Amino acid sequence: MIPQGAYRDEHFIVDFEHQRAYLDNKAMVLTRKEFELLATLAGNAGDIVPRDILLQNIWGYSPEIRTRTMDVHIRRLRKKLAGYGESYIETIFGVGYRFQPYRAPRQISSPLYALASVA
Amino acid sequence: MIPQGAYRDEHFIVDFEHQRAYLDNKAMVLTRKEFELLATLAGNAGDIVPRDILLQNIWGYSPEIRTRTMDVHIRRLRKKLAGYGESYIETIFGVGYRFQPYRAPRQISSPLYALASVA
DNA sequence: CGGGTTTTTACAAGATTTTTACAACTTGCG
DNA sequence: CGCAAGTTGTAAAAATCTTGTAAAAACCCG
Repeated sequence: MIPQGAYRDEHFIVDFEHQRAYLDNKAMVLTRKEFELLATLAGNAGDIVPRDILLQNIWGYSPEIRTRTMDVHIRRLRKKLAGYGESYIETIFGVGYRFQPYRAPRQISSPLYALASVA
Repeated sequence: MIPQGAYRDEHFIVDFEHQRAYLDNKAMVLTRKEFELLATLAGNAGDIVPRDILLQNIWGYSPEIRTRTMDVHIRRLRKKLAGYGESYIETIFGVGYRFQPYRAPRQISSPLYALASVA
């Protein structure tokens, strides 16, 4: 589930091997569960990871167990990913979560184009 | 595990070969176990050394043995490293300990370097 | 023996994780 | 639309787990 090597984008790095993550080149302080969760999501960046799977893989819970612990962990991660938090960890309602690689704000070449999307 | 040669920073020196350590140029008085522990940590300065590994390498204990003896030794070392004690030996909760060289650039200076070895 | 060293014991303190209780949000349907 | 059922978000408390510590006991080894 958690791949070898590393995940990396413009602001965020996960070094799976050394169990560390960096945000804008600063080491994040993460607990074990926080790291596992973040690493699992980032390791599957772009793909939805279902709640069932996360609960099974990280907590060893079977799907019928009712708990909010994962949501609490997600919240703490979003907090620690400050600023980018909302855009990195996306909620897929009724399914799970998806880690979205950072996308640089695109330079808009034509002001008309920008206006078009607002209108 | 304990390397040849010496560890050295601005205040602290470990001479692995002669099994001696110096704090601000004064020879420390260390028992054998204390030296082994300190040398192991300093010899891996900057890296986390897991409790399991320390227990195995220094005490020959397997991971499931429950004992506080290592914690007691850590405490004595911190005491003897007076003043610098807290900053030298860092606790990594749930994992182990890490010896941080004096005034080392906070954490890992370049995550990119760390990743190079992974890539 | 005897004195230093090491380990155990028994809690205290601290950190992490989970639960609880409820608020806020999404979605489907009449 | 408007609402009900189900899902996710959140703060705070509780539970659990890990580490720190003092003191005493056990262990060595001359």
